[in-house]
Amino acid sequence: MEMNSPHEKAVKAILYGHSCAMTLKRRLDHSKMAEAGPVSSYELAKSIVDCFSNAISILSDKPKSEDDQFSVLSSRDSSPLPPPQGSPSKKRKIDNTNSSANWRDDSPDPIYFDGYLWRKYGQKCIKKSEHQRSYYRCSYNIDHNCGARKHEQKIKDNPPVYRTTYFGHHTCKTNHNLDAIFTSVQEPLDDSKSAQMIHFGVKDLKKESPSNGFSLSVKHEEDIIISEQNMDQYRETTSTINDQDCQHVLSSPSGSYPPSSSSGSESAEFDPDLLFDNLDSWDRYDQFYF
DNA sequence: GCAATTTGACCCAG
DNA sequence: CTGGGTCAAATTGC
Repeated sequence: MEMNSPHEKAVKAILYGHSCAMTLKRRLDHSKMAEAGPVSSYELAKSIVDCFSNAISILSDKPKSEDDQFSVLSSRDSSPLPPPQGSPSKKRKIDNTNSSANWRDDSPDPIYFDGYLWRKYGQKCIKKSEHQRSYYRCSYNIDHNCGARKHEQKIKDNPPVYRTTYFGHHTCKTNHNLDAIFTSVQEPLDDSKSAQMIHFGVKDLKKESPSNGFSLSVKHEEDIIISEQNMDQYRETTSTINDQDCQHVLSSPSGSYPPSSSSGSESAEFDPDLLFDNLDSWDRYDQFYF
């Protein structure tokens, strides 16, 4: 892999995002550190989101081999590509060609939250599968003429595997939803309990509906706990998927990762100067230690 | 009453 | 004709 290739930049972005996440985790583990340091927790969280978004953009924009057609890195799409459809009045003129399926995500659980708000618009029995497929489009489909869609279907029972396939690109404002969500992270974390968790600011976005297997359902009570255990589970999950490059990065137990022990000093790993608004300059990741 | 979901009908490519 | 994707009226939930 040549230096500074788009793919390498994407890998660096992901690794940088991981580092930000670890930094944030440590802060949240020690509530007094919640707003310590030169960069706020909100900026950290936003940086993480941006890193992953841009990495996905890079990976999904580059020409792919057949096996690399789908990425399983994440569920965020911020590629600023033109909207796929021009006139929504007529039925089904959306380009459903080969290039419209951007990536897919196989998960043992339905995806609770992937950074965007989705509205379900259909559900169908699929011939070869015993499970129904659910169809979602971006909630900002009308407001922002956003053509992003996704399908979700349970493709395996034991263990359960939910496959989410993403189509099109979000033309709604990047991080539109995440900004709202992470707003609460900025709030002072004086409560010792909340310091252990990230509270998503969207209150009861939706009620969970296990019947169809998916719903955008981040409940206030069901806080997302960032822990090493979760990271390990994620690595395990992703390690079974066929994107070898991603597997190399994500499933590596320790080799590709900086040591995640609590002994490391935060400043040694996290360089606040690397937080920047213009995320086009990925070369700045070269300054990072990896 | 409004907004989101459900579900049968409709559309269309193969 | 068939299967998959979408529409839109009906239903549900807040």
